[in-house]
Amino acid sequence: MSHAAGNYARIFAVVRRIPAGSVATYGQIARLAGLGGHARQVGYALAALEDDTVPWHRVINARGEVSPRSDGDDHGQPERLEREGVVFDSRGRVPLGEFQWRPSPDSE
DNA sequence: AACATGACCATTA
DNA sequence: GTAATGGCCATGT
Repeated sequence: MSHAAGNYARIFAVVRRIPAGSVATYGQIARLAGLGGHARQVGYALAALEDDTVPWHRVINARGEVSPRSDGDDHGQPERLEREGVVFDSRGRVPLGEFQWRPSPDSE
């Protein structure tokens, strides 16, 4: 482990933990990955992502909507989420209060 | 090294 | 509810 780019692995590891049917926000991922406050880096890491084993489509912004990307293409993110049970409202946003991922309450 | 851009977030008005 | 501001960091030119 080591160093550089290590942050990316951390972010991917957390994203992989998101269960199907749930969504997580960039800030939430950053916080869980130990990068609290660096939400931007999470988005940047996912942008450079090329691994299909990472459910990047389950990561959305704090507004509950799919963030518009520079490519202008959502890569079918909303479609994938609906396919897993996630629902969008009339405004095209997901009710975080219902679908936001809740980390395993290990020590609870 | 400096500058500009980017799948962001929280606070304040 | 919307609008504007500051912050924080990686990458490419």
